[in-house]
Amino acid sequence: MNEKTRGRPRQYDREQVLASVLSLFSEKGYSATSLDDISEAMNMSRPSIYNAFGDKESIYLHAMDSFRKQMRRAVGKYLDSEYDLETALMNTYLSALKVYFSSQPAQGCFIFCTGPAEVINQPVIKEKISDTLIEVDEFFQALFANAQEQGDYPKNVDASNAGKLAQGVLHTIAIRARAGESQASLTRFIEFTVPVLCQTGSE
Amino acid sequence: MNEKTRGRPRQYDREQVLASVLSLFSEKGYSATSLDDISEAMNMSRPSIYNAFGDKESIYLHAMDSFRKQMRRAVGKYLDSEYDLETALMNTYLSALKVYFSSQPAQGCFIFCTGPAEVINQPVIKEKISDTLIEVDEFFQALFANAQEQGDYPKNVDASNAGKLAQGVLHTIAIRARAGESQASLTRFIEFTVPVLCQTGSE
DNA sequence: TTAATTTTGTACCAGTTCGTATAATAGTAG
DNA sequence: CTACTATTATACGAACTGGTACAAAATTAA
Repeated sequence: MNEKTRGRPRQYDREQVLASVLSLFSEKGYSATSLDDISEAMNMSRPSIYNAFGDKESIYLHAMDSFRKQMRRAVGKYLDSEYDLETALMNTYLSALKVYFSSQPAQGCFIFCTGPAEVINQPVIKEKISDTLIEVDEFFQALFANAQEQGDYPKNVDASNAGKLAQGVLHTIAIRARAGESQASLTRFIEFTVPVLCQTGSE
Repeated sequence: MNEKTRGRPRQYDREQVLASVLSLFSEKGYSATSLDDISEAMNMSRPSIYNAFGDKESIYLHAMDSFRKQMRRAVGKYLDSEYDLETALMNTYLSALKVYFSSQPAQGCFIFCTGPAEVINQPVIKEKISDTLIEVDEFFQALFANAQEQGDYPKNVDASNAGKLAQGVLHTIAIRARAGESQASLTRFIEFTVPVLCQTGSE
């Protein structure tokens, strides 16, 4: 890459401006964010933005992809079988919490806190959220399936629904973080929850 | 009530127009809904709306209250101790699903699907969501505490966190419904989940 | 140099936004 | 019938909305 191309060289860094607009959308949501806001956050003129990322909806979709990539980088490693189920779940949730609280005030999950509002009238966003749900379900399902193979989780339990419940925990801590619950309180919550998910509860 | 008052009589029914605007906000979210939309849905002129419910944010808050009332009517009865824990949870989730799928396409939970997007820049909405979280947590916590008194749930388990997890299930089915998952699939999910929550899982 | 190519900056558009000033309307009180 | 009161309808305005036409700028290719 970095081959010399014809034409005026672009002055922006793609990853960098995507991070800016992700942060902006995460704060204000899709509809409350104007192209002027975006232009200012990206430090790019509106025609440049349109040329680079398309219209507003398309920019939002790019931000969603960017956020998903960030989360994959944060928790992808816990799929490796060196972690037992309880550790993998715990680390996944703690990593998510770190992202959800990475700005002040905490903004929770960009996708599941700002996306659902737009779903009914924006089929493309609905599709992307649905796609995200599936990917995350599969991530957690794989955790439970791996544990089943290693005798770490009962084989007669439906790993698919167990994975869905595990993602549900992610949804609730995302909403709660954004609504103002403290990181400490949510950490205690997942410390309670992980053993329940693993069927190693206190009894 | 219905006492004769001075002045021109109002032509609208408060409950009815609140139901209309709730449905509208639920579809489009807060920011994407304009006062013109609201005016049309309520069949009221803008000054009348302003006089009756205040500004846009205030209308949204009224809609949130209206939705909470609706949910209380739907599930409040399951607090009565005639239901055992598993039945109470199951009925609560089934009733919620009914609300979440009451329009086509399914819109999920009005509060938790459209509210979080606005939270960062609208402190009053944040406060209302936080308040809702607390009320629902207390509802579920009471379910577990009642079960503990009746020997239906282990007494050494933290009923408060159990209640939070139970509300988490509500959050995830709300998001999933709005993202397009079917009512049948979500029903299967809660059939899996309720025994896990009750610690009566398949092992 | 000259042409080709790509990005950037200025300026603009028509439509929409939320909110309100003003006046008409429809009832009650005396 | 006249005053009083509350609701409704019309109309407006200043700011903002998403998107784009157009020309200037900055680079490479020949």
